[in-house]
Amino acid sequence: MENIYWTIYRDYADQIEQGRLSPDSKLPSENQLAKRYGTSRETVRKALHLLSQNGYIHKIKGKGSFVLHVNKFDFPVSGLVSFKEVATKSGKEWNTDVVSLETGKPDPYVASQLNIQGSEAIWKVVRVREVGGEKIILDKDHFHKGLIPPLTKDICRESIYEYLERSSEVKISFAKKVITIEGATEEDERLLDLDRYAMMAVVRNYVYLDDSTLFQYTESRHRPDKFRFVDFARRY
Amino acid sequence: MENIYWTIYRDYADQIEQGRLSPDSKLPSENQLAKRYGTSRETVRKALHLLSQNGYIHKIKGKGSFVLHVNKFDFPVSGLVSFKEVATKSGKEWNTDVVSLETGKPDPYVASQLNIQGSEAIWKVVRVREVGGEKIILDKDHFHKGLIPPLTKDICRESIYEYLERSSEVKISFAKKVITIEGATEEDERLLDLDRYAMMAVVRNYVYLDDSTLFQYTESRHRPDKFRFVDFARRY
DNA sequence: AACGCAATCCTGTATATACAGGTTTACGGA
DNA sequence: TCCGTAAACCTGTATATACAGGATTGCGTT
Repeated sequence: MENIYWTIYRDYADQIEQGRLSPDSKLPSENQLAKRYGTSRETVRKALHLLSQNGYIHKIKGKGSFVLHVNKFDFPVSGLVSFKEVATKSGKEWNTDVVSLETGKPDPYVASQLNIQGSEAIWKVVRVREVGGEKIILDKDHFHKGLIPPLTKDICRESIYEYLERSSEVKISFAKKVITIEGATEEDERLLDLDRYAMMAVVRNYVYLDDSTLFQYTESRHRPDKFRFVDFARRY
Repeated sequence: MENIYWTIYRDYADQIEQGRLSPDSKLPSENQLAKRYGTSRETVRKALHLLSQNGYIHKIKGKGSFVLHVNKFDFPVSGLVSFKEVATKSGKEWNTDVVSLETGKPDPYVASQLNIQGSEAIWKVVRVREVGGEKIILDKDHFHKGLIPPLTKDICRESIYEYLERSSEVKISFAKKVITIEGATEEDERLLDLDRYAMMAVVRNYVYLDDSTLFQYTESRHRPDKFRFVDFARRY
């Protein structure tokens, strides 16, 4: 909250997400906002640019900034946010079951994904995500052990992201997601309520720290009928 | 190419995509770039910010800007670019078969997706995308007829995007993609080489113009084994 | 040789100003 | 009343300046 442009961004992002600003309504002009927040126009523009990039508003030259039609449950659109945040916003009942939490040596595949030597220790967390009473998502997290504070089952049941953000030793900077569709494994069938589904939506998530070192590799396996991914992109 | 920050952005985006700048290498400092391009530091910062947002570089406070490890075939990451651009970059042989091109009234589902009255005319294009000799993608495009110049089969075989961008009557501004996994339809089986696959990766693409009117709705149906979607996201 | 501190270079944030060009409003002449 | 033009307001781009704070370099003292 220290940065001016960030508080302006959060102000309007929150208002739009909560529906307190209706779609198509017009935001105050940049000059008006600058006066209202007691800052300069350039700072306001920084905040509006962020809102625009993230699909909250649309700016039209000569006219102003307008709230986009936003499906609340689509948020975050292609973001970095955790399962807990998304599940909480959706309003459905959800639950996380920590299947296993251990440290050890990575198998060769994970070691290659994490760009590390096979001798370095990692945290390995397996979690089952339950939504509406059905076990739908299987998350397999792998963390560089040396880079993060120690994990417990309780933390994994809540949100590892929140924990890491709070224990400000690590700063998450960016992430790359690769979505593919693959056959269900024996593990998927054992741990999830798969019904008759034979394929899974697989999201491989590569998370990087502020110094651009890869510190987390996650495989998130979703039952296909419950999978939905939203992406917002802008042409400059 | 008129905007200074845009030329700087393109300069470095191209260099990185083509591998002429190797990963982890350091870009010149903002002040150096400002001198080199004969512009101000703020303008350089605009270009670097764009590069950062789109996953080309990573900036570290006090150190500089560094080229990220980028898989050439992952580009564009969550972009708006057309099949032709992606297929051409991948280097594989590709082909587009225009199954049908017609104007008419939309069916109720498409009308609701396009936010229009059932009485307004639309263009309807169905295309099969062939990659490596296999029919893999089924694209069903729907355009507001009144908003775009007339289409021909030749244009559809190449790139509708390129055509629309050149015939500068319309300006594409942003797009929303929704990815889901659904059962294959009789139409999928008839038009594509589905092998044994019973499910499809479905990308619904909503494309908006500069004045934020929705003018295109596209359903892109991919054979699951060939589907791959990459997303890059940044924590601010 | 080792340590500590200052100088220097780097990016991040904020402010003020200027002009271009799109959009709307209002006024005045026909 | 109608039309056109000018004024006012809007966002887009570009420049110059200032200071905070992280990272690095190098010098000088111990």
